[in-house]
Amino acid sequence: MSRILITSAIPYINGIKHLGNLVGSQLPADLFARYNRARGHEVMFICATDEHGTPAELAAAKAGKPVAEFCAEMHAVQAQIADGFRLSFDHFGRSSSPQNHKLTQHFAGRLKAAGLIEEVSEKQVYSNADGRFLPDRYIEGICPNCGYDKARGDQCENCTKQLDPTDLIEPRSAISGSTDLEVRETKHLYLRQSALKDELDKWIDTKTDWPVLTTSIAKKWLHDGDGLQDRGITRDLDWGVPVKDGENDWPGMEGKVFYVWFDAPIEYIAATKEWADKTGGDWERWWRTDKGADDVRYIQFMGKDNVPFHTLSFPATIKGSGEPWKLVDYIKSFNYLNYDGGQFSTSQGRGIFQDQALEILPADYWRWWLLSHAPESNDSEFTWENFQAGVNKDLADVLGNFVSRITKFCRSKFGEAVPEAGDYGSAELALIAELETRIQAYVAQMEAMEVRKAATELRAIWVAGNEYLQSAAPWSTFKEDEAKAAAQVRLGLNLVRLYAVLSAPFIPDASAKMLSAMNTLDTDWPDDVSAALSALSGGHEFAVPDVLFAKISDEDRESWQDRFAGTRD
RNA sequence: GGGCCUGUAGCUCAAUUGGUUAGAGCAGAGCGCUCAUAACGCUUUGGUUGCGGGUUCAAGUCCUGCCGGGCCUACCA
Repeated sequence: MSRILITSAIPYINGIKHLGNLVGSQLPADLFARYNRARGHEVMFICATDEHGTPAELAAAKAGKPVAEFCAEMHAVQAQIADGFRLSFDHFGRSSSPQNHKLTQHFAGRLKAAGLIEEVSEKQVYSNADGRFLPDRYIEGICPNCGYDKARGDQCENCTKQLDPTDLIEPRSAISGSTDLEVRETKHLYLRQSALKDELDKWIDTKTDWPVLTTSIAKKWLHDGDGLQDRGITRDLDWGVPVKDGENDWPGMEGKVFYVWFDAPIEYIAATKEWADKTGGDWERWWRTDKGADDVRYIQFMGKDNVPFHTLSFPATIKGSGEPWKLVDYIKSFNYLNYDGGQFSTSQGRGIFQDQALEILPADYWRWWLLSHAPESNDSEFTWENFQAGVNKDLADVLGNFVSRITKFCRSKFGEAVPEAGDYGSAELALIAELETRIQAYVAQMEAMEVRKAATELRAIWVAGNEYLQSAAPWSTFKEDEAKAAAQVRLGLNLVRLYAVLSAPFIPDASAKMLSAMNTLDTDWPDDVSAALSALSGGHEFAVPDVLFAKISDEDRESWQDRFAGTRD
């Protein structure tokens, strides 16, 4: 048994996330957490909401609520949705927690003491009407290059030219439209990532087993142009972690907060402390290598947009602190899931949102399809036809129907108890041998976090049950040799339990239903397949379950296609 | 503009990292079965691996040039 720390990239608080967010981090992380628990490892699975920053303030203002209240409500909504998808976090924290405030300030203090913080005076655009400094992309105006009138302060979307806000003609606030803007001097803290460049570079070089997607993004940032740049870690906002030097005030930084990308990853640690404060557990044995975390394996899951922060900024924070914090061992990153030929988009309301998905179908349908199509090597594509076909075939026909046919056949010939006559013969031994090979392959893919390949192996394991039933044909055997048919059915019923155990990381609800129907609490991993297929012995009572997976009809598919064709609201 | 990823059967994806005749699932066709959610099983039709050059005994894989798709580009998070 080993200890495994798993974190999923923390979703931003601003609104309900779409399915792309789910498949890019939380869902595969949950798959891996459930798998490792099933293998008997001690797992700490952490996620949280990322609550600070300008968009949260604006969304709260739009909703007419104080930002703290807005975030608390949205956190509850996201927690409920996560629960709906059966995400098995040990703790779902909040980056606005007091624990994170304290820890973020602590790290800042350590980095300052190590000489890794620089104070920089810079000029930024201030909007008098909005009463705030504006991030570059919240300033709009006419592009000096192409004349497009909705160019943003960081880039013109029309001609893709990189811009400075001061380049814009007739600049205005994207928030209020006000043109009452001025350039003000303001002081900010920069994390001197450049001073840690060589150390980070060497560290990344040792990670030869990481996905190319992860290391190539890190390398790009390390080597592009002048190399890794220092990064501003503070903002002129009200909502966030107040800038402090550990416990002490930071002269000259009054009224400023840390930038979300400084405090958000620290929340992984703080959320574990939130968990500890709630449960009385020990968080330091997961995070402090001087307090037991040296034998922890730490794995992060995230979409590709988050890679620079996790490969560079956060490690810079950890390393720069000079304290023995646990560093990530493996970063599993994902590409994007597209929706019918374009991107899912939270801001544009395009695609299927998590709450809507749960309204129309149970979690397992989404979990199975999304995981078996996880965008690992490339961006992948959601289409309703694909979704319908995949779910109907894999879940309803292959797995669901298998459970249905064996339990119903047994009920009609032997009643609702495992028949005890007969012994397993050569056909059964052959199946056991095949399953041993396939389960080994499944385990190998799960250990390697090859999500799609693991799904393929699992499906092949389900198919093996149908193949066996077809060739054993207990409905024929029964007419000549009742004892032989009994043994065949007994094996089939044991397969249901085996499938429940193996499939639980992907489809936990169906797995629970299968176990419940088989009237067993035995969820031991089938290290010994032969023994596992004798777990339910003669006389053990069971119940024929309801249909595990109803099929998606063409009418359903078409109506959902229509409903989700446009944008939300 | 720069960097990275990518293009394989109608669709979604593989291919042990340069090694026999490029494989699966779905969809299509045929046969079988009747326990089952008209479900299952078996067989089978589909590919000049985007296009052109090159290296090599050997290229889907490496190099190069085109063409297409995607992401990132540091103040969205």
